[in-house]
Amino acid sequence: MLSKKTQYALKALEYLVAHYNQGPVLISEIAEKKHIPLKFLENILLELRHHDILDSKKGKGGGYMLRTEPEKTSLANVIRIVEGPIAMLPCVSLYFYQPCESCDQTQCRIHDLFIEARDAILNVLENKTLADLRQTALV
Amino acid sequence: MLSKKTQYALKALEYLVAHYNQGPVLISEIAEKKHIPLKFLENILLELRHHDILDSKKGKGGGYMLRTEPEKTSLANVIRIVEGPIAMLPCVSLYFYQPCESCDQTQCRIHDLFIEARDAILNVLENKTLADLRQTALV
DNA sequence: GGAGAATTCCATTTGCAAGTGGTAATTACC
DNA sequence: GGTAATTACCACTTGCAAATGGAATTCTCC
Ligand code: SF4
Ligand code: SF4
Repeated sequence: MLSKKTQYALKALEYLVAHYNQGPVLISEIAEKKHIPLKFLENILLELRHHDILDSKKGKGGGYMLRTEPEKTSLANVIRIVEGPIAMLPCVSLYFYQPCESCDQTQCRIHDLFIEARDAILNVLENKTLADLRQTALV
Repeated sequence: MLSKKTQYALKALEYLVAHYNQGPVLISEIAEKKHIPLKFLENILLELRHHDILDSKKGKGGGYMLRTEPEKTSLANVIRIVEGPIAMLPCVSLYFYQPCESCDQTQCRIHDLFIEARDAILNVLENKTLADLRQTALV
């Protein structure tokens, strides 16, 4: 399971995508509409800003907005920033690789199985972007 | 990422598969060979026994063993017991479904995306069993 | 039936994610 | 320049997973 933090991040981004190019959005507005604890959401959005996913503006009329077009940011990218590894095991992670002590990879079947699982997940998450979070128009 | 607990469980099961039909295996032996904290491993193996994955024998000559043939137990099954949900979101879990408050699934794109991710993962984990953890013979 | 070997069970500590609170810094507007 | 609105930052609390400690139970073997 993704951490709560990541789930909140995704929801917030969904909201920001829906309001893309409509000016800054208040943290409090996102928090209320998406039922996210306000102060926790502050931390999350700030982290996304530091990683250039979001941009912000202080003071009256300020708020948060996407930094680039939604198509430019993959879900995998977002999850790696907020959650960390996407792989289910440390030793099959592409960006956070870490073997367990005294690893003999040639004798470890677990490794191979979770490489498969990782590739299956990445095949989905690398190919979806924030644009895929945009809500379809009402009929 | 899978929790440490689940990672330990998988490693322990790998060891038990390798010694399938060779009589009971000591917890302490598994802990030492697989570098797992002894007391923590106790809890994990006990939980697996309560869920009929493992069997145990007390006293001298006792220990843990698989309850059935390795082919009978899928990795998905093991993970659900030790870790809980396999899906990345509560609302796309088959066995642990839980929506967030005020869910409007028709308007939520996140949901659909993670259904895809879930199916990709399950396609791997449901079709692998403990038998796939058996080490290939040395050449 | 007693001694030793092993699992089982329960209670506690530790460490980190989740969540909260308060203050500083920045900006817009009059 | 003063005031209100907003993000930014820092420090703390809470809750749960991870890990540990110790005593109870069951079994084997002599
Ligand atoms: S022993 Fe197996 S699971 Fe551990 S790091 Fe090596 S390959 Fe990965
Ligand atoms: S709002 Fe979306 S993410 Fe939340 S429970 Fe409903 S479908 Fe799932």
